Formats: sequence, C-alpha cells, structure tokens
Amino acid sequence: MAKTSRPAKWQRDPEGMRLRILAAAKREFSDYGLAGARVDRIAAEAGANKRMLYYHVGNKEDLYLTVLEGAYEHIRAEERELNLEHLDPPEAIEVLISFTWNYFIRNPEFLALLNTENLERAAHLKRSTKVKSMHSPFVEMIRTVVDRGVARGDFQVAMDPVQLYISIAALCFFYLSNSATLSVIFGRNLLSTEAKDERLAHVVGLVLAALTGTPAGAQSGKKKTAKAAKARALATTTV
Amino acid sequence: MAKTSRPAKWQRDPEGMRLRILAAAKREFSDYGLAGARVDRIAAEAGANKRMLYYHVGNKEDLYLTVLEGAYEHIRAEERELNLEHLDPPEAIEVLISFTWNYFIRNPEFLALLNTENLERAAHLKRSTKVKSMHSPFVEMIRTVVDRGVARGDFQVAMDPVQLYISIAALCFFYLSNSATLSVIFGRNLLSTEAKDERLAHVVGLVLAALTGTPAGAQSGKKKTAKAAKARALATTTV
DNA sequence: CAACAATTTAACTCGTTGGATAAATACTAC
DNA sequence: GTAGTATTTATCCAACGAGTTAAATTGTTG
Repeated sequence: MAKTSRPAKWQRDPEGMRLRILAAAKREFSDYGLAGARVDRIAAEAGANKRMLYYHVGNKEDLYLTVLEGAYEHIRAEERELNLEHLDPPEAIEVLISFTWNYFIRNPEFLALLNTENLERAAHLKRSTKVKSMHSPFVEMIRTVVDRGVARGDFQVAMDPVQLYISIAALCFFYLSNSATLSVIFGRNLLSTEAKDERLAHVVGLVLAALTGTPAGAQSGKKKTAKAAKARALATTTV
Repeated sequence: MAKTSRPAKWQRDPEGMRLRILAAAKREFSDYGLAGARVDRIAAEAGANKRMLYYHVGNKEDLYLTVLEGAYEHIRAEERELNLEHLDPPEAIEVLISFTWNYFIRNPEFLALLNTENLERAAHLKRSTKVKSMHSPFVEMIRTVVDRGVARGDFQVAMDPVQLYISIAALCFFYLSNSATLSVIFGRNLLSTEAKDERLAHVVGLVLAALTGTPAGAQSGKKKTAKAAKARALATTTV
C-alpha cells in the first residue's frame, strides 16, 4: 500500500511484499483459525510465491504470532489516542464504551484472532515479549476516571478498573463475536443497524447505571454528547 | 458409562461405543477446534477403531454437529431445572447469574465449542433443525422476572430480556473464555479461586445495580441467599 | 560490466489425514 | 447348530499441506 507508488522500474518490493503477506495472513487466520489456515492460500491471496512467506516472515507459527502482535499493537495505538482525562467521568465512560464497541465492529478479525489465541491457551502470546510489554493504558486511564467520578459525586462506587475494563470489553465482544450463533438461537439478525444501535445503548446504560446508581435507561434518552457523536462518526466513516 | 455394568460375556456395546466416541470428540473439538481436531485422535481416545466413528456417527462434520447439538441440549436441560418464578426478582437474577457462571466453569468445552462454531459463522448450527427448536427457557423466564420486579418496585426499568440475557452471558463467557490472553495482558491469574469469586460478585453487582438503581457493590455485602448458596454448592461439588 | 547479494520462482519432498474397502468376529433368530 | 445381521478390525490410499531445494532473476557496488 505505502510503497505502491514507487518508481515503475522497481520490480522488487520487499516491504510491500511483506505487508501484503501479513495482510493476507491476518485475513486467513481470522477466517479459519490457526489450524484451519492454509499457507498456500495466504501466498495466493498475497500474490506471492509460497517461498516468500518463509523468506520474509518465517513459518506458519511465526506468521501467526506476527499477525497477532500486529493486531494488539493496532488496538493499543488507537486506545492511546483516546484522551478521557479532560471529560466528565460519565461522558468518559460512554466514549470508552463507544470506542470499544466500534473498534470491534471495525476490526472483526481482532475478535477472531483473540478467540483463536485463547483456543491455543495463549501459548503464543506468552512467548511474545512484544505483547507483554504493551500493557493496556486503559486500566490506569479508567482508574483515574473512576476515582475522579467518585470524588465529584458522579459515581457511587470505586469499581475495580480491571473488572470494569473486562466488563466493557465483554459486553461488546461477546455480542459481536457470537452474533452468528446468537442470531440463530434468537431467530433474529443481531447485526442489523438497529440491533447494533440498540445494543450499544444497552451497554452504555448498563455500565453507567451501575456506576452512577441511576437506573439503566435513564441515560439512553439523554442527547448524545459531542465526544460520543464523534466516536460514532469515526466508526461509520472508517469502515 | 451406563452400560459398563453389563454381563461380561458382551464383547460389543454399540451405545457405549457411541457415547465414548462422542465424549472423545467433544474433548477433541473443544481442545483443537474443528479444523485442528484429528479423527484418529478421537478414535484412539475413545478406544475405538477409526472405522467406528463413521459407522456410529458419520464423518468429521457429522461428529462435530452431533457434539455441538449435544452441548446445547445439555445446557438447555440444566436451564430448565432452574425455577426462578417463585423467587424474589433480585434473588432470581442472582441465581440466574450464578448458574450461568458456574455452568461455564463446569463446562469449559461448551465455551470452546461456541467459539469454534462462531468462527464457522454458525454454518452447522444453521443446518441443525434440532438446535433451532431448542429455545432457551431463560428469555421468557427473564421477562416475567423483570416484569414482576418492576411491578413490585424492586427494579426501576423493564430491561429487554434478550439484552439482559446476552449481557449476563457476556459478562461470564468473555472472562472465562478469554482468561488465557487476559491473564497474560494483566499479568495475573484470573482463574484463581479468589479471582473467580471476585468476578462473580462483580457481575452480580453490576447487573443488579443496573436493574435496581442501587449502586454496584451494595449487594455484595449482603449475605448469600439460600438459593444462591445452593447454586454455588452445586457448582463446586459437581466439578 | 563483473562480481556479489538480495529477492523471487518453480518443482519437489514427505509425513499427515480424512475416508474407504473388505474381511473377520460377535450376536440373534429360527 | 446355522443362516443372517450387526458390530468391529486390519489395511490401504489418494489428496493435501507445510516446509525445502536449487536455480533464476533483479538489483547494487566497485
């Protein structure tokens, strides 16, 4: 992508090739899992000879770990750009939820990769020095937001930031990651625009209710804040 | 298991064989996913000749679907035994959450199977007439519990039962299903007894807070109800 | 342009894997 | 017992799939 605009006389493009391979691998691994992924298919989709995978990245497992690390890097980078500090605590939580929700919608491969890695009992992640040093900045960010909310009287309880983070991720992740089976079970399309909007509103209501003590749904009528609207717009335009 | 006590002269045991095959297949599919599962390994672990799989169940996909259907049947059967109607609404919700949580802990293969089937975009589930007719009794149960809670003044809002059901499942499922990667990311063991207890308390607090308008955590100090204690006991003894 | 290094291709290896064939064995009914 | 059926075993195989070998091509450097 980046190097496509090089002088035409270049017949070779190592970096571009590598990127194409990784992009194809990401699709393949998220579509079929680690065991189901086919090296030949990755090569074909990258428009590369199979030997190139081994030359530029390594074997199948190296390929997989590189993709996984890239996926974590990507979400962490976006997380870092969220500045929740200067927002009202309830608004910060709403922005955080909207971001998480929309990130998962924009990056469905991320969900699949995480599931695959958990099937592997995080064996590869454990070996990755790169990922282990990438602590989520969210936890400390959330802690300060919660503390500030409690100090200001917005929130009634100083919820454990890790639990809160996991809960927010859970409420978004599970719905999207399991939408296929859930849609069959409930006999309705959970991925329609209306269903997704409804879900986001539900999640925001649920979490804010627990924090503020205001019953869930009381927030849903409130008009959208500027920040939340921005996050929503980002989500739809970037797809 | 059931037929082991047959007369020793029996050299054959079709039903027992079939059950052993399905049990082995369940382990295999939940450990390795559909693509990663090995038919030979299933046969070996079932103590069966490979040909028996095809004779008694069918090919790999048939095997997988049968296991998946069995898993759904199993949870639905346990769900049906929960009678939440005669409990106080808040207590009913707590029992429901405890059951869900403990079921997932007792049946980790179920989580893996669901993830695998979602990677497959529910392709097999869609073709299963059996599963599609097995609606979770929870949705209607939750609806009546919520309505009763609202009528009695326990709950502040009439939350959509499907959203509530998905949220409860999500808060339990995600934590357990992704505990491997989350443990690496957060650098702590999320499956220790203390961590699990803490998580369950958090989930109960979160959901009840949203329903009642009482801030999360207010319930956590309350002594355990008899029903909830029973559900908890069931969970630990059955493991 | 010659020597050298980086990159890419084609063809091949070889263990694995889902599934099939056919024969043997165990049980049932008569 | 014997004929017939259900269950089980032993063996095979063609396709596949990850990874390798070796040669070719393209670029760089002096």
